[in-house]
Amino acid sequence: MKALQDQLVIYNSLKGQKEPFIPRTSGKVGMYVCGPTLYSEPHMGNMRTFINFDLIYRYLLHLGFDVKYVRNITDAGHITNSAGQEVDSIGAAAKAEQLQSLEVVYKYAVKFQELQRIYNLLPPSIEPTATQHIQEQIEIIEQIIANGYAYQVNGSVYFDTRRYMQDYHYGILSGRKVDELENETRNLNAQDEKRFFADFALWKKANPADMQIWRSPWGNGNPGWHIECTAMSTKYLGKEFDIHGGGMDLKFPHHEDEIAQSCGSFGCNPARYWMHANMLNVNGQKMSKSFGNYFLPKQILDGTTGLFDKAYSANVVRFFMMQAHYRSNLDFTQEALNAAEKGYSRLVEGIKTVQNLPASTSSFDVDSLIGSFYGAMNDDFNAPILVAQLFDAVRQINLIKDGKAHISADDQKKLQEAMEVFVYDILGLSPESPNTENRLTPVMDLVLELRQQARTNKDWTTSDQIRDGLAKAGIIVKDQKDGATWS
RNA sequence: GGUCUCAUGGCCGAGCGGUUAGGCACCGGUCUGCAAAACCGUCUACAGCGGUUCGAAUCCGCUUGAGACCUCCA
Repeated sequence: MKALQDQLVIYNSLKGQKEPFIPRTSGKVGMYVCGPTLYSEPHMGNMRTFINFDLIYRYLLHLGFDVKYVRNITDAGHITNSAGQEVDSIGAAAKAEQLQSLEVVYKYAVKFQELQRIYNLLPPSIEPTATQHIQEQIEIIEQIIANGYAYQVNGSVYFDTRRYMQDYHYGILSGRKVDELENETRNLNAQDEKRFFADFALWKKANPADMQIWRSPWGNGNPGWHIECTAMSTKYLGKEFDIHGGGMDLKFPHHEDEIAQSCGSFGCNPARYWMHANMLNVNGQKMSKSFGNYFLPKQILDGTTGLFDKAYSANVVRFFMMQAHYRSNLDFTQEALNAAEKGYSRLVEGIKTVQNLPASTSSFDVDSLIGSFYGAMNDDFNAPILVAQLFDAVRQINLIKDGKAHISADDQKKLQEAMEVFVYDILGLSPESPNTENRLTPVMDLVLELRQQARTNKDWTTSDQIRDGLAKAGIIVKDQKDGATWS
């Protein structure tokens, strides 16, 4: 596995190019991914990011890396809106639902856990929350102040971007140039406390209406939005670690500011590799709460999104996402989902078929095919290429079944194992369960047996009557060479 | 308004200078009492206009269109 580890190439947003992945400590990976803000149930677009990083996590594990995967939960809601005013999204949701802030967070944390199970996400090594790390955040802010990169005003603390720019490169990740930013920023009002428009809050003085307030050396208040990630990544992974991930929309300002905070306090960029997952689109536009074009992960399972006329399983949704690269936009459409549903079923059937192939001598290069699986994933986790290679394997498997190709017993075993590993362990899919009632099974066995008798007697009227009647009940009979099946 | 990204066959999507990616749909075939299902095969597209090159979807320029970020966002 070490040889395969050495072949892994990752696209580093910090450099804007693919680079060989060299962990700080050989064989070990520290990975931090920005998790959800739990003021509402995560929508499908949010889930795409987590599913993509789950894929990355799974593949790193498969390569034998000892991975420490930290994904935070934002449960302190202070953020700044366009007018420079503080908005407590969690507090607002709490008021709307007449709940206390942590009650809101807990409610959605439970839902998020459930979604992770449904969509087959491996649990991270740890999911720390912002409110449990207020002290750590305060300590880092103190360090930034001590280093001269922050100042306090009226019980609030701001990051001193101009001072920082004398020593470091603000914009190293996002490519933004602060001098240009100033003229381009649309709203320049309500920033009286800041010395400079690009300064951002590290600590905000409490507002009497706030539902969550903490003590600090600067008085009662709330941590700024960006500092929690710096505090938690540092605590669990150290001042420098390997991979920092998150959605593309967090690149600026959130991740840029994280880098500034780490440099401002510890003098180093926290992560060597920055990875950004792209957005999920609906009708060509980013799915988001504010656009209102979002739906919930459970709605697609229930068929209640209002966008599609049927339901899709979590496996199909996940497989659909695996057919697009994590750095690409992905359009959610019914036709594409239907394609994924059929394609996935074909893939799973192929894996079942490979288990019972006649042994012979191989008519194609199985090692090379399996090597292409690794080649795809080692190239910046290119799951769509992997899927294409898997379908190549399925085609070969079906040809063998039809006697048009051959495989040796050894190769059969290798191929079966590789396909199961890549589809189930790495892509994180699972065989679709028929999900039928146990009581129905013997009944259907009986019905199909009766129909088979009718067919044997060439009583097509009766046999078709049974088939059509079942179809009306939503049960499709499939006549196969060795008997009929139903679904 | 600024910065950046993207435009691939009916749909979704790989692709990073030279080989038909792949899935679905369509069409043809195998199988079948018929149908469905399943399987096999076919379908050679790269927004437009120029340029570089022996060779461009792939590099450069312009035009058109779409999106992201600049404000909470995965």
